[in-house]
Amino acid sequence: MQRKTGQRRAIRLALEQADRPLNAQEVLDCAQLQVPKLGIATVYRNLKALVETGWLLAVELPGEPARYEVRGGAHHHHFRCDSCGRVFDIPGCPDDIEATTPEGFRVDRHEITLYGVCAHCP
Amino acid sequence: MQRKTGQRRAIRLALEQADRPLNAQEVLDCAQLQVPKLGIATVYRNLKALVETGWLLAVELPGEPARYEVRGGAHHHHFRCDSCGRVFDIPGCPDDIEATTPEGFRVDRHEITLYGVCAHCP
DNA sequence: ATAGGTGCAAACAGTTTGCATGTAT
DNA sequence: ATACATGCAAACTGTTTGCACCTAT
Repeated sequence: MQRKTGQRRAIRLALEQADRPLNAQEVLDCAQLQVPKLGIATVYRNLKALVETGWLLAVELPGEPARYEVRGGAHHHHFRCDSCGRVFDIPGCPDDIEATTPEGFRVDRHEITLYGVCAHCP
Repeated sequence: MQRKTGQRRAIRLALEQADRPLNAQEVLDCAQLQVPKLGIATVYRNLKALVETGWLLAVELPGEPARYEVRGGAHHHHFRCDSCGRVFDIPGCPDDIEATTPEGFRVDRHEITLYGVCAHCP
C-alpha cells in the first residue's frame, strides 16, 4: 500500500462517494468509470489492504458478499432492506447485549443486523 | 420430502444428536458413519428442504458456511469462539434492539452474534 | 409401475493466488 | 533500477444443478 496508483485512487473514491457499504463488484463497476481496465483481483487486493490499515470497515452479512464502508463515525450496526437489498447504518447499540452470556465466556465484540423494509421502499 | 430414506434418517439423526449448529460438511461426516455412500449434494438438498419445512433453522454467520440446528427452544442468538471456531446458542435477547432505528424503517427481525472465547478454550 | 430421491460430475459465484508485465518511486 | 502493483487466468471453496440410475410407495 505504499504507491499511489490510478486504480487505488479510483477504488478509494468509489468508497468515499458511496452513501452506503458497497460490495467488491459495486466498487469495481464504480471505479471502472475512471480506470476501465481495472480488474476485480485488484479490487479485492486493495479492499483487503484497506481493511488491514483500518481505513475501511468490512460489513459482512450472512449469505451475501462482504460490503465495505469507510470507517467514519462511532460504533454502529446495520439494517438490510428485504425489499431493495441495500444496507444502511444504524446509529447506537443496545447496552445489555452480553447480559445472558453463559459463565466462562468472554465476549470481545458483537454484530447486530436488523432486517425489514427501509424508508424508501413501499 | 415425502419418502423415508436411509440418508434422510441419517442426516436428521446427525442434527438431532449434535449439541451445536453443524455445517453441511459436518453433517455429511457424521451421517456417513451410517450411510457411507452419502453424497454432499444430498445433504444440501435435505438441509434446504428441512429449513423450508421449519424443522431446521439456518445459522448463517458472515464469511463462514451456513450452519444448521434443529428448531427447538425460544428465540436466541449465537456466540462464535474465535479460538475453536465453534458456535454456541445464547439464550435471551436485549429488549431495546430497535431503539435507534431511523424514522420510516420497519424492522421485521434481527440477528445478533457475539464473538470471543468460549468457556472450553484457554 | 412410477414419482421422488440419490450419486456423480459438472456448473456456479465469490474470492484468492501465481506469474509475467507494467510503473511509481 | 527495482520493488511494488496490476491484469489475466487458473485455482479454490461452498453450493447448486442436470441427468441417469435407484427405490419407497
